[in-house]
Amino acid sequence: MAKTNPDESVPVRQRGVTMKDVANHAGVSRTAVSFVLSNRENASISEETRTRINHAVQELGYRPNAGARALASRRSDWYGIVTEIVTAPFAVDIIKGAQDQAWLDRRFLLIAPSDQADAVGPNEGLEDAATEKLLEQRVEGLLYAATFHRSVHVPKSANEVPTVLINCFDADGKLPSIVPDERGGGRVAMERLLQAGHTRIGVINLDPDIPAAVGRLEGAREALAGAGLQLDPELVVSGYATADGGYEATCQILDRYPEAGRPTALFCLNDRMAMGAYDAIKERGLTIPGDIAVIGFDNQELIAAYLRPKLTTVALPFEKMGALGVQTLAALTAGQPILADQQLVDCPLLERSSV
Amino acid sequence: MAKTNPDESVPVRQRGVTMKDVANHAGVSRTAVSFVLSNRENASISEETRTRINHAVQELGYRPNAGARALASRRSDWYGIVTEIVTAPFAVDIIKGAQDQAWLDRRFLLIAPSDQADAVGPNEGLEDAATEKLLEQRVEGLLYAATFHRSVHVPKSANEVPTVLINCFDADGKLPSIVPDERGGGRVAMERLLQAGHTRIGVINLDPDIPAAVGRLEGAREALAGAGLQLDPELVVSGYATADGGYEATCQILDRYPEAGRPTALFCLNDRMAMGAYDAIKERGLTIPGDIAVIGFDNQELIAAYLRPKLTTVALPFEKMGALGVQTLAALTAGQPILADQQLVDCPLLERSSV
DNA sequence: CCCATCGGGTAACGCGCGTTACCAATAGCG
DNA sequence: CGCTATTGGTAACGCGCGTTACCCGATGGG
Repeated sequence: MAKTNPDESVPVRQRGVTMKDVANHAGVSRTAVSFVLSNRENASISEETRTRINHAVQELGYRPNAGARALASRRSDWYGIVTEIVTAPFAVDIIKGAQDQAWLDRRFLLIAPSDQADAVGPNEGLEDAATEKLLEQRVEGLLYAATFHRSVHVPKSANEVPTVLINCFDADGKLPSIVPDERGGGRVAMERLLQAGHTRIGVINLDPDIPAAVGRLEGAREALAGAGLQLDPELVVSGYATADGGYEATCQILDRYPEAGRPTALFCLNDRMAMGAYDAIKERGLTIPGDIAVIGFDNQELIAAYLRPKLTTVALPFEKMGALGVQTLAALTAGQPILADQQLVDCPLLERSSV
Repeated sequence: MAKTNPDESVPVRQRGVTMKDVANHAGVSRTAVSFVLSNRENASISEETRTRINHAVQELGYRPNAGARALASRRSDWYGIVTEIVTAPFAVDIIKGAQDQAWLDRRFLLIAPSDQADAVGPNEGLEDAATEKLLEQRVEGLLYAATFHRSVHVPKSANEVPTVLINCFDADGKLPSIVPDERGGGRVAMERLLQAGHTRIGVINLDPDIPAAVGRLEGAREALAGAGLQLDPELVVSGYATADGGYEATCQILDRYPEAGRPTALFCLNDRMAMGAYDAIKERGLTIPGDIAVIGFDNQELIAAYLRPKLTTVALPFEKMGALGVQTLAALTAGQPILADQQLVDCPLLERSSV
């Protein structure tokens, strides 16, 4: 014996208009409403009742319940992204790119932090917790975004849904990833300096072991080789990836040579170091780009666009990588093949005034 | 007549272990599992079956379905935030603060952009769409975050759930909001300069009409008044809120006076302008803070922490505002009273090396 | 010995919706 | 005229779970 629903006598609810309400108001069955709202091709609903239903939807201000829809249809419209928001000056751009693309696809991006302060134990555990939480939400795909280009391990549970790595790559080499074309970026930067007529070019290097440094330098060498030149090891100085590091490295290079042998251009492997380089150059009474041209890397807007003169630099395509990550995920969840396991994204040259 | 469920004969599913599976595996009813998992006080379950159930959960790798749970319990664990991610250099910090706080509360933050590129028509319509989408997800509360302190209109539908404004305030004055204490920040900045012995202080002002400028200047006046001084209108110069604007405004002030009458300190109403001020000062062969002390506002990390010398500035507490927004929302959704309609958040002084 | 209580647990309903099976009334066809 | 399609729609099931009402056996008190 079915219990009587006490709500049955109150057809119009205060909050939360449901499909049933719409059906009653339009004098049709709930199924008809469902068919109209999900306007399926093979549904046989007369044009007249269709408009009657649509009117009812309008009048009642019906709003579908995404959760219930997900439950019934077993599809969720959600992707999850695990990232270190905290320590990320620009992980944010990845999120933005992914978010925007997801929004275009009428999907939501659930963000889970992998660097939460209340975490106990090593960071690994935290990523696990974040991943777990996202899977509880039944996300259809996962994105892992790193704040700098590197190799990572992802939690095992990530295997349960399609997963794409952004700005990092799988240490085990199994998952598809989206990374910047560091080498292409290094090449284009160096080519720009060559094109401006420079032949004696200093390089302010990062930690030589990280993928960014390796790729960018390789690209620089390629460009030089294309011009029949090669990189003078003496002109490559490494330092901390900060303004101070760049300042000191630049001082080293500038003070080592008499005016004649001094490089006429500097390729700084990131913008923060370029910022320090500016100071070192200006302190010595030299002008940019007159005496020394400077080119950076990363395009950290707040630095590059506000330095004086504005810094010519190579952009890291964070937004694009985020968007491409979502697109790749969409392809994977749709069962389509993806182009490549590792997709390189162009690092475009941004002309400003320092070359 | 009930249809037979074809899955019934296949108790162990590939994907998606449900409570029913756990119940079967533990030899109890699904209700018992539910009771144990939501460990309610008044449930009468023996310690033994409780552990048996927990074991089954472990063994099967059961993961609750958040969507179904939300549907059944009519509570959603989600807040929504509407913001302009695109144009936001630091809206991101608001998101981070809110995100972290939400995560601590075991809730998710759904982010909807209010500045999507594909939008047709005015921005208003876009915020509506974003809000609508969030309400479809049955968020329990809404946050609206602006990229700079200002007055806003929120979509009508926001009234359906608790709503809090961050870094902006309701033009109609009805919704609670979280904003920076601009006046307190202006006061603390000026007090710092006074404490360092300066009495002739220049002000590089923003557009004088925006809330930030009004509040900060007011605070500056208060500080001066506290020292028996008052603001010399001639030393207040407005400019565009950019490095170039700051450069030009600073040039004006510096070149207007002979060395004697020149201000010995500058209060720049934002860091970008301070960046330009640095250039103007250095160009004239003056040192910071030796000849001229500089204090900024906003604490844009990439600028303030990397300028040489590092910029002493007043921080805009974006993260804190984001967190407080979520806390306020939590109070509202729990039906608790909130402290005030408009909550001011401290803007703390960050000592670096430019004063 | 009978009834009330209590610990330990279960059956059943409903959340809002997608979806499949089915049904009534017409239209088409030979 | 009888038989099948077709049109227009509905009843009913299940998604996975929270929750309420209820049930059964073991006590315990009078």
